[in-house]
Amino acid sequence: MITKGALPPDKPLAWQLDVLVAMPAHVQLGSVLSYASEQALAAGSLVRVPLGAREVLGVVCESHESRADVQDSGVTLKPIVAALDGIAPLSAAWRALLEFAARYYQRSAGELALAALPPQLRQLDAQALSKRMAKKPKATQLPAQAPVARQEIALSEEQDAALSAFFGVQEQTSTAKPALLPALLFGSTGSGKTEVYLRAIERVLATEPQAQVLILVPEINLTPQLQAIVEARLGAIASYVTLHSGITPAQRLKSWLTAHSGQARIVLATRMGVFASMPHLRLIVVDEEHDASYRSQDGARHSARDLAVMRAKIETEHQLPEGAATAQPCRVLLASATPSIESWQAAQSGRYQLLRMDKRIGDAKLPKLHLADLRREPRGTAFSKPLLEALKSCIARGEQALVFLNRRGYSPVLACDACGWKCACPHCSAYRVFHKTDRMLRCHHCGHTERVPRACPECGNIDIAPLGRGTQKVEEQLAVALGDSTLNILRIDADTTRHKGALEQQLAQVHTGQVHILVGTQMVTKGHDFRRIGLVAALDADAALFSNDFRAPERLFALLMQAAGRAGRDAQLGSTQMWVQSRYPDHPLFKYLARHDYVGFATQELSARSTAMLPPFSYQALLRAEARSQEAAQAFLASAQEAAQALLPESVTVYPPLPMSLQRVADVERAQMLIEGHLRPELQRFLASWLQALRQSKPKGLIRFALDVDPILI
DNA sequence: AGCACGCCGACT
DNA sequence: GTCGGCGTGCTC
Repeated sequence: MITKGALPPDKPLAWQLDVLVAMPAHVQLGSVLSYASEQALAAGSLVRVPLGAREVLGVVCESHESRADVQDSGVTLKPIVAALDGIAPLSAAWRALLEFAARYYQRSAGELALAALPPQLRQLDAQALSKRMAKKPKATQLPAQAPVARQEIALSEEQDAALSAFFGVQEQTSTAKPALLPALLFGSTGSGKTEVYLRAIERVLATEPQAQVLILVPEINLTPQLQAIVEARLGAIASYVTLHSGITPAQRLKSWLTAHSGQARIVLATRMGVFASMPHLRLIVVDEEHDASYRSQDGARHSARDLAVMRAKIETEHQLPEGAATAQPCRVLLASATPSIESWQAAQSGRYQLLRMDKRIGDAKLPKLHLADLRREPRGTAFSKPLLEALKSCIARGEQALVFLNRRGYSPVLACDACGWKCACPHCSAYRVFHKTDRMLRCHHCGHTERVPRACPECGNIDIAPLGRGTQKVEEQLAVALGDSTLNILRIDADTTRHKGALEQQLAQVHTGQVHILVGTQMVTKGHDFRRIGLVAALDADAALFSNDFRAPERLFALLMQAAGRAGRDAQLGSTQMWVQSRYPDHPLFKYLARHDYVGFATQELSARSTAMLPPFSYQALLRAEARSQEAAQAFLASAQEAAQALLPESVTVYPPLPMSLQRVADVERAQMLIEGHLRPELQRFLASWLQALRQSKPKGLIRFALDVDPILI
């Protein structure tokens, strides 16, 4: 081992710093590396350190005094490059959260910690930082005028009860360790959940001059309205920032630093916000807690909702030991009209506090469910006769209609009538979707795009026909089916909202009332406050009814309930309607939907899951493998299964490897294997030792493997 | 994960 | 003759 750079004789590198760096768990070395330093640094301090050929950001986890700069192992410690002392160390609670997340999701702590910091911070070198700090002194941009006295709208009895119950829990437990439960605010659409949590936030901000609040939402971009409400209501009380992937890297760094310094007291964020550094965090609100977007799908897979619950617990534990008299706990509030089955079960068993609001504010009524039986229509019918009639009379009444279909593009597959050719993607086991607007075949999985062939590439036949339909085709066919070409039909989906500001502009069009029918993917069902929609129609609900994913009914039910909630948000409208087209109108799910009966649905789901020992009555993990060939992917999983036998506790079962339902994406073959256990600690221990064994060697031919703990898509 | 080092095909 | 493909190997 050769020492790089002589040690300065006058400044002895008398300290050894253990530093977290971004290294994945599969490297033998681990993600805590030791460096030499002139001085000790507090845990949580940010440092720049040499790592191989590059220089990276690291987080100090410990400093020890050391006589020698050479460890027992004979490794020569490199000195740190710089300490970013303009930035306060990350709090102990923050570090504990990342430690927990790394352990729970079986990732390295360094990888997770560094991924949780804004990308721009990781690139910041010492000079850039000092420059940044130099120009920093700028007063907070709090509005100069006193907070506008809000017209005090009285809370409903239910809202009031929910709010006092939420804050009341702590007073009841007078013992040294207050048992603060996470709260599940379960309120039907229109019951005024948002108002309840806004009040809760105001109250928390008022109790302590420094208190900070974190609001998590599924997708900020999709709900500009919520952002406006938060800005108008809370922005007047305290400075707030947003944190999501839609803002520029520079803004993101700025927001992060403002939250980290305590200056921003409100952070409105998407799932990445759960790791925001907030030294005085006292409340976390998770809005639409059932939403699948809280589950990160890329990189370190974790559930921001679950971590929010854990974070509140950790923050509280770190607050309370010192000066328990003044210390404030960190609360967490999960809100939904259709809670995840897991959260509902937690509330039923008493692990969460249930705050229930059943009544709709004002006189707004829930829409009446109409099921259109597609078996009575010719095969391939897009719009059943009764739905068309209902749409006509809805428009005749001067109301708007919302039609949604969870598939964008014109048609999901093109096929040749003569030889049976279909427009498969050459790189994926999927068809490319026909987009009529630009006459392209686009693969929604790998992005491969090609012009539509003039004739069948196999047999030369000119008649290649679009099969099935997407939102583009619905848009085109609606006017024809309704026999009125003067209708103003607007389509909103990922294709029409690609450009910045497009969604807002399109929503504004809907709000002015010039649009008769709004066609869209499930994107339009999320949280928008449409005032004049009298009819909502789901064109095709059947795919989810018989999915092999046990969570599909739960997602469908939530989606349809949420869609129904888009109708009748204005009491002016008389009776509103929800239409669902199905070939299985007798399916029990629709029975609950017709009664707007989440509780009935959840009770039935829970009992089914209990019988089948599915989550939340058991815990799952998926081991996924990717390779150039399906055989190689499965061979790896088979060997992993073999390796598991020696480590397997009785409570854990490993199922045989299977190809993933989307077997090939971008020329990569994928396979997976399910692991199930009914004792979480035993499952966790098994996974940790199993992965350690698997990481020793990755066979040739395998591209990568990853473990997904608590997967939500099977 | 990055990033370097290292050994074999189509271009100035 | 060089630019560049990605295979293996290391990072305190």
